[in-house]
Amino acid sequence: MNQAIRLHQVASQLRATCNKCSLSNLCLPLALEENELERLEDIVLQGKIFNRGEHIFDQSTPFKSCFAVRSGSVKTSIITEGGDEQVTGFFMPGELIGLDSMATDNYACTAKVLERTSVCEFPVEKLEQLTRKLPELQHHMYHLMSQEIQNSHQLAMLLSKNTAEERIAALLLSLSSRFQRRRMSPTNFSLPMARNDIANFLGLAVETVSRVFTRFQNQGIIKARGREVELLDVEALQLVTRDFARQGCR
Amino acid sequence: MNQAIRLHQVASQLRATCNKCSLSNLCLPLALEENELERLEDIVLQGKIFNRGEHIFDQSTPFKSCFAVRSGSVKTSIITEGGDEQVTGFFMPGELIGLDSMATDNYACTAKVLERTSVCEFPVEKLEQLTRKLPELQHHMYHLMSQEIQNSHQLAMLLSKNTAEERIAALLLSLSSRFQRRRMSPTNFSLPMARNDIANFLGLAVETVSRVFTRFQNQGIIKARGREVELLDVEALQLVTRDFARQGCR
DNA sequence: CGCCTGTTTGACTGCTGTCAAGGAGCGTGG
DNA sequence: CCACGCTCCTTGACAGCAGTCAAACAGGCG
Repeated sequence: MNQAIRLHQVASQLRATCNKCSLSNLCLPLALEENELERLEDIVLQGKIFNRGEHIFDQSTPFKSCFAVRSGSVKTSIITEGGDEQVTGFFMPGELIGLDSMATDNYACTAKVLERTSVCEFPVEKLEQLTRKLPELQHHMYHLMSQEIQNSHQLAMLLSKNTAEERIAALLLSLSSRFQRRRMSPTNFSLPMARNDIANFLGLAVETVSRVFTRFQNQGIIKARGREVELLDVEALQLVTRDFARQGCR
Repeated sequence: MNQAIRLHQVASQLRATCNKCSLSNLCLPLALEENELERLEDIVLQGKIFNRGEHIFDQSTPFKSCFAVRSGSVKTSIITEGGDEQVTGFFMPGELIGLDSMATDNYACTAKVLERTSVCEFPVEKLEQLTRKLPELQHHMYHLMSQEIQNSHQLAMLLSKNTAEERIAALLLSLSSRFQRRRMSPTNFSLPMARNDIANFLGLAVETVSRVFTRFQNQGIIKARGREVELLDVEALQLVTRDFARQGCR
């Protein structure tokens, strides 16, 4: 078989699947009609696979695309000149990465895959062009970016005002609601990230995270064995977070 | 004089001034050509004045517009159900407020004026329409929102990793560079916000802010009398903010 | 002058970071 | 199959930065 033909077949398989994607109700297609979807499918590069630990991009990469997580999970972080890392977010299927980089030539953060992960790539140049033609898509982009700002403010709030217990409770609840959005169990899930990443994200020491987990466990609020977590008493967790009952941190 | 005529005169005075505005190199007009500017001027409501302590909007207000600060300064904060306040930002002339609210029906925060302040209002509905027609303006909007996300991540980083001294040094340097952008003295300025707001913004207690100010003063790094601040040793301040990163990689 | 708000200073407590060591899980190789 | 090394996680002891409480001070304004 001729290679050109084979490539063409692969391309058609990859394309025209946004409308069949189980995440279309979370991702960019959310706002689009059937015929508009096809335009989006024209510009997306679907199904890139990364293995655990690989980088989708890092701060030295010229900014070119946003990425939607299809399966797996991603950690974004800023690496300072001194080599310090600050985790800025965890991204699960249906969520969009790279919105923080549209103001700079290079990516503003480094995106590292926490497990075998599949992503869809949206070249921004084409995306910008398309948003001009599809008002709903433009509106959705503004919506997503605005949401990202809000999330980040919620995180700042968590970091500046809340105790270790409150921060971790908030993260667990955020993850819970995000699993629920994907029709998975909101009380029984596996953490995609290491304690170290949780600690970094929440501005705590690893040891503190570990201690809070065992404290919650002793209080019968959660059950944790390694990365497997079961939320036994969601209301208790919400009580811990007080004002933070909302999904807010990522 | 007939009232309709008078109103019309006022309207023409208010309009067609973006290109004469001293802040056009910071604000939305930044990306626009002469003829495009006129389109922007068509939708902007210029010169709204607020007195110290007044709200431009708050979290119970339906989201309708973004606002550019023309003179004065603004504090945005999130008020939780419990009545807690978290300051999310300080906005100076040329900066745009409300980008965090485009994902929700109501404003995502409360914008309070710190001094007598003049703002320009951009109704988002019209702004969205206009961005579809002016690619440069759309790009600029994405740019600004992205910048806002980055700023917020930087803040989160500051809150999660840095000491009180480092946070305050960083804030002083940020203010300094923002005054400089406006062709004002970068070393001699007046803080628009109270110690309380600084503390809240940086996740500290008022007392701590006060103590750090006096410590910096005793070290000869700054001179502060009330809200009047003079940066005596900018390099020392930069050193304070960087020291932590150095220590971190030991 | 007195009131109110904002700022400063001091004494003390405590949460959380740091240091140190040990345990658990897992893939590799003998 | 076990030993080994590696990474990740847990637990304990201790110290320090920053929060809390309390009080005095300063400045603006009627």
